[in-house]
Amino acid sequence: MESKVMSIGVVCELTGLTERQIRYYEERKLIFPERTKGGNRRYSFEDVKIIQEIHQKMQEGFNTFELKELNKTKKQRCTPIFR
Amino acid sequence: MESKVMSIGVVCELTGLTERQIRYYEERKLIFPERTKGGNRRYSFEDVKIIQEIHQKMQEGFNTFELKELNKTKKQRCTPIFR
DNA sequence: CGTGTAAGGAATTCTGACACG
DNA sequence: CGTGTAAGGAATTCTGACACG
Repeated sequence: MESKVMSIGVVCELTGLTERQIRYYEERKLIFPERTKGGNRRYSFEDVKIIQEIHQKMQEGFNTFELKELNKTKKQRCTPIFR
Repeated sequence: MESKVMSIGVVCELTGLTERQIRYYEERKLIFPERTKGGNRRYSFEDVKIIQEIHQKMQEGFNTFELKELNKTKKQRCTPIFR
């Protein structure tokens, strides 16, 4: 399920993180929730998974900038094959 | 996914129904959303599916009482084998 | 850098009731 | 019976800022 259906409160429950942490990951461009017409965030289960991975990596010592770099190289690993 | 994560607003979007209709199905004991500590309803994707089936049946002429009966017989069809 | 918090406001949801039919 | 609606309140979420370090 990739549909963005969860409010931030539900994501907090599922991940055990605070709203502050989850919004910060978004500020650092690590996650991209949708918005309702009123401006409320909506997350998917995929987002929840990513958030947990981010938190895991940060506990291992990575900072948000490094995690963004990791995402880039992850994407690159998939494309060079065709070059 | 059976986890109850969606607010009623999201369910409205997914089903095209109104909050009034969805709450009424609950009043008639056809769906059973969870509640947050604050009292807000939380629905699962399974609930959404059931809601759509209910609406479908009602457009075919069934009323909520009959739909409740249908659910009973549906459950009964699965158990008599062991009697 | 990553997170906590108090502040004020806005979006969302809740219940019980009246209405129509 | 099934649904619309206005009413008032409560829960939820939002942003921008200050703080610590």
